[in-house]
Amino acid sequence: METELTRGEKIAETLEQLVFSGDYKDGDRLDEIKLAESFAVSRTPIREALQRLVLSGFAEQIPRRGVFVRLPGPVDLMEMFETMAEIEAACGRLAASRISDEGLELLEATNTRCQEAIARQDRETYYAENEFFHQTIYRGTANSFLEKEARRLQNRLKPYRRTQLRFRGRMPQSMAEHEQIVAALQNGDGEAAARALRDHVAVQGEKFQQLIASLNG
Amino acid sequence: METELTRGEKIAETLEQLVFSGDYKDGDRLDEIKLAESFAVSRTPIREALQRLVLSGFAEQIPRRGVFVRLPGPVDLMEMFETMAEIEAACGRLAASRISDEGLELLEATNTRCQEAIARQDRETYYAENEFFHQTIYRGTANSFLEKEARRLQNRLKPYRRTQLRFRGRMPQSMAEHEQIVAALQNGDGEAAARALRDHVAVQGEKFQQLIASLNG
DNA sequence: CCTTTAATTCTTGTATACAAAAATCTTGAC
DNA sequence: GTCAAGATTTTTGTATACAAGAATTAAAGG
Repeated sequence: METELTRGEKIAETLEQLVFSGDYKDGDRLDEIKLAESFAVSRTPIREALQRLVLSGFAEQIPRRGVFVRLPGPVDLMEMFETMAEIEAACGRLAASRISDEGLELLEATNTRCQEAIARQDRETYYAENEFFHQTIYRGTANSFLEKEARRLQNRLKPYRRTQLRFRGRMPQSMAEHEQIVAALQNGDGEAAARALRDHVAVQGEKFQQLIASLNG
Repeated sequence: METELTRGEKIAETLEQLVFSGDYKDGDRLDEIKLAESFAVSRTPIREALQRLVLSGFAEQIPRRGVFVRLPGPVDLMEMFETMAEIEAACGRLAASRISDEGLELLEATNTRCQEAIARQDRETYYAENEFFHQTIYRGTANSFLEKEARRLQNRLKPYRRTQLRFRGRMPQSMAEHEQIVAALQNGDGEAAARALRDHVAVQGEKFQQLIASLNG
C-alpha cells in the first residue's frame, strides 16, 4: 500500500473535513490566501487541494472568480442516496454469486460486532463496523472498479449517514436488514440481495423526514 | 451554461485525447517539462492538468516520482463494462416510472436516426445518436446526480465502445435491443428495462473476444 | 441623493525560482 | 569485469513573483 501522501493531499483531506464539519456555509468562497496563511503554506498546495475538492464535488470553481463551497441540498442528498441504493443493489447482485466463504464469514463476524456495539451504546464502533459490512459486500463483487466507485460514494455520503443512524430504533432495524442481506448472499440469490440492499440504503418514509430535519440542525 | 474553460482544463482535455489516441503507452511517464514545452506553457497548468488526469483515472501519481499513464487492461475493461451495465440497468429501472412522454418520443426519434445512419453506413452519426439514446435514458431517471455519474462512465468507456461496434452485424442487433428497451420503458416495466439495458451494455459471448482482440490491434 | 464611470485594490491564473528527493553517472575497490 | 559508494544531474514539490481580470471604491455628473 502506498500510504505516502503529498502535502496537497493531506491539506485536501483536512479541507474536506472542515467543509463537512460545518465550518463553511454553502456558497462560501474558499480564499486561497487565507487558507494558505492558516495552513502555513504557500498558495500552490492550497490550489492543488481546492482542485481536488472541486473534482470530488464538494466545491465549485468559477474561472477567474474562485472556488465556492457546494453543500448538497435536500434534493441533491435524495439523489445521491438513491444512486447509492442502486449501486449497493448492483453490488449485492454480483456478490451473491461471487463472494467467497471467507467474505460471508467476515460479514457475519462484522454483524456480531455491530450487535455488540449496539448493546454497549457504542456508536463510533457501530458506524465503523457498519461501514466495513458494506465494504465487504463491495469487495465480494470481485470487481475492483465497482468496489472503488462504491467506496467513493460511501465516503461522500458518510457525514449524512451518521445523522440518519442517530434516530431511535434505527440501529436495531438496520441490523435486522443486515441479517436478511447476508441470508440472501448465502443463498446466492442475487435479486433478493439486490432488493434487500436497495431498501436498506434507500431513504424513504420517516427516514426522509429525519434527513430533512438533520439539515436544519 | 458556464462554457468558460481555464487553460489547465483545456490542456487536461487535450492530454486525455492524447492518452486515448494511443500516443502514450501504458506506464509512460508524463514529463512535466516536456509537456510544458510542447504546450508552450509553464509547468503550473501542466501539473493542474496532470492532477485532473489522475483523479479521473487515466493516470497514476507516485509521490516524488511523477505521473504515469494507466491504460486499462482487459480485466479493468471488463470490470468497467460490467459496472456500466449495472448503472445503465439502474437508470432503466428508475426511468421506467419517471421518463416523460417527450423523453420517450426523443428515444424513438433517436432510434430512427440511428437506423438511417446504419442504412447509410454512416458510423460517426450512428455513434453519436447511440450515445444520445443512452443519455436520454440517464436524463429520464430524473436524478441529476445519477445522470452525471452515468455520463462520466460513458465518457470514460467511449473509445472502447467504438472498437466494439465496428464488428459485423453488431449494429443491427444493437438496434433491435434499443427497440426492446424503449418498449420496456413505454410499459413502465422497470425490471424489464433494467434487464434489457444490462444485457445490451454487458460484454459477453463473442463481444468478449472482440474486445480482447481490439486491445492487440 | 442617486447613478455612472474611472481609478484603485484584490484575487486568480501563470511563470519563475528554489529546495529536497530520486535517478543517473562516475569512480574506485575487489 | 562487476559491484558499490559517492558525486552530479534531473525532477518533483513548494514558494514567490508577476500579469490580467474582477471587485470595490471614489469621484463626477445629473
